[in-house]
Amino acid sequence: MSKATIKDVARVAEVSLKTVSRVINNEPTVKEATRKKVLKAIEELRYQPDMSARNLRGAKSYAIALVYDNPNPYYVVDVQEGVLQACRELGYSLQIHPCNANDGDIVEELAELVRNSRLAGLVIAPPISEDDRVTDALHERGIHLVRIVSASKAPEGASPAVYVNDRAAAHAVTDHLIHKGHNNIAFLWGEEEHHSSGERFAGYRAALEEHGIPVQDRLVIEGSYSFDSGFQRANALLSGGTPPSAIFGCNDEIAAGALAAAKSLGLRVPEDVAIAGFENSPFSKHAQPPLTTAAQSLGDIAKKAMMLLVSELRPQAVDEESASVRKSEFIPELIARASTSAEAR
Amino acid sequence: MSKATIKDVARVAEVSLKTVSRVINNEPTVKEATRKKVLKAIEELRYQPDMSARNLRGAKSYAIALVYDNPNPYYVVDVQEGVLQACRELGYSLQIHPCNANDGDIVEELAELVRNSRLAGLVIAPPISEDDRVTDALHERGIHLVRIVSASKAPEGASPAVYVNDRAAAHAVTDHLIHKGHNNIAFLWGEEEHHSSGERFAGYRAALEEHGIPVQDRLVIEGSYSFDSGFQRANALLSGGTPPSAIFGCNDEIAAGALAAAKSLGLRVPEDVAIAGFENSPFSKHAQPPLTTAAQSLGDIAKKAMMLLVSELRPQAVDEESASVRKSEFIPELIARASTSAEAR
DNA sequence: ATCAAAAATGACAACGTTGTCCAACAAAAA
DNA sequence: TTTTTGTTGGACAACGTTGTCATTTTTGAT
Repeated sequence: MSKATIKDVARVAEVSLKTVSRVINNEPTVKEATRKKVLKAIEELRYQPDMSARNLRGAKSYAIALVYDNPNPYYVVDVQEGVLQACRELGYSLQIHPCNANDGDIVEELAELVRNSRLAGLVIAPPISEDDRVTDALHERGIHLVRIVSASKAPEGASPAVYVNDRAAAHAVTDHLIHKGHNNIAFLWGEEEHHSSGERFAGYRAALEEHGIPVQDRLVIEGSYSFDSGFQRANALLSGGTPPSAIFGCNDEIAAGALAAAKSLGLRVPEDVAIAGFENSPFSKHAQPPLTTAAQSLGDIAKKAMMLLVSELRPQAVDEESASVRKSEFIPELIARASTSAEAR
Repeated sequence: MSKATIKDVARVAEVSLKTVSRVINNEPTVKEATRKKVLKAIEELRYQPDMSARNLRGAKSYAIALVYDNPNPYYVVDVQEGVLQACRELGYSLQIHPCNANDGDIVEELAELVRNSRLAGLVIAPPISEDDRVTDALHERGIHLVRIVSASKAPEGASPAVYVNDRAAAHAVTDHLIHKGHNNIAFLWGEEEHHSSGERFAGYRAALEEHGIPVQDRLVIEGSYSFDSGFQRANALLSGGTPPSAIFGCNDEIAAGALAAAKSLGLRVPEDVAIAGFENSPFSKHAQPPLTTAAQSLGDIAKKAMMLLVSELRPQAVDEESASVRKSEFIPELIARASTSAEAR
């Protein structure tokens, strides 16, 4: 049983090759009756267009790449699955492109990738998506792309973007801690070059200021998105003078590290110190006690990003309303768990 | 700057199109001088063959898919990166295919994938790779594939395979515990349908028997590869009568769960109970204390798998010795950490 | 009915590559 | 020298699809 081609469909539907092609590509100039006949034949033969041939012939292509330089496998596979699902629905093929942003000329690398693989466009994940030098340079070269970024308002820029409002979510997490009676809340940063860190800090600061609580520099500490970094910073804070009554880690790994530090100092969580994270990773669920965190549906975010890219590439392929949309917002949701369930002392 | 084609190379090298094609495909009937000229032109123009055109024209194709149904993102991304690297070196393109093995007819799904995407072959990861019904059915349909499986000796079967000797590694882990003076070692299974569980148990049993220690049924407990499953089983064991002095979890998540259970019961690790895991995932590094485990280099394993597949597909493309090899063994290495560092009471 | 304009359809070439087949050439044998 | 054999290079078609443009059919206004 070999693959059905347009030719077979044309024969069955009793029309020409070109007409079948038109139906497949949703071109408007096909009579309704003809379209029906063709669709029936396609259905019957279980025809699926050949990607190689399509990409080879047309100015258009039906392949995109997902570009990322992200150390978090949970993040990566979720984004992959979201984009992949959208690709299937829209008839695109997906090429994954893990890369090292600091390793050589990333712009050149991606431009070459697009040329050599005849890509229609790129979906770019953080942190690469947040480097305007990179995205602007790609845009200048006529490369279509969509960015997934952390931002509190619609990002400016020539290319469409899905922005994740980490600031609002961090605000909610901080509010939650404040309502539990905490006013001595430490904030542990992630890598500075990830926008998400800055955004989450901004949300933290805004929530404190809203409640008239001063931001104490000694409680705001830089570091990286890792367990060890969380452990060390929390250890220093908690074993020093006037320790905080709550710690907000910029992600769940940091928070898990902080939790381990608290435990190793014999402190009870949440009674002696409350701990909150961000991202709703398995670290947060498996911790003892489970960590309060904020959840983002990465699958949906990635899927939406792909949709935006396609509405840029082929406006006629998506419904009218979505055709002109070039940005979309997601706000992670607070998930309150046991690690913050006690009232502050 | 548009893409260089064979035509350009031919013009620069002053030969015909076909000659360039021959050089690219390593056909033997090209004079050395001519080959040099062509290679120089290719270099100069930074020519790379067009995948779409190649796949479209030839009986051969240069695309493969990585098939997996694995819940562990760390596992997945490591395998992806290994296969991807091999793909780049060998001039293949990679399509990822996460799927649900129990969801519909997986054989039909994969066969259709191969047909529709003109794939040259499949790299199949566990547990799908370990279901002979699936791999045999695919092989019968003439689909080339390579399996990554857990096995203690070269797996039989029509298709090539990389086998990971979990049994030997689990033997080493158990030996390590025995040498620390433990003779009351519990074993916590993972999912039964993963061969790795059975293999690891076999290694555990063999090591005990070798030292004349009887296997106690009450210490061997079924469950799943998850933190919660590890927690519950360890909790039951440790709070019951005659608790084990050591627990060997079938993977690091189980071990991390067991560690949490021990701590929640006020037991010290490793003084009161030793705990070992398997896989060297971040869970094992971040635990307090860090977990003894066994490390497998998934990247290397995946890369080797891809090599085997290609030597099956195009024997002439790889060097002679490797052309006939159809299997390869990896043995994970023991990594002793603090969670087993004390002598048994 | 008639004709122009518009809509729908079809014929053909082209995308970049490889497979088939044949021609040109050199080396070895007669 | 001529013939045979083996080696190397080239012309052409084909893969499945879409872009261009020509042709046919339908529509609408007279």
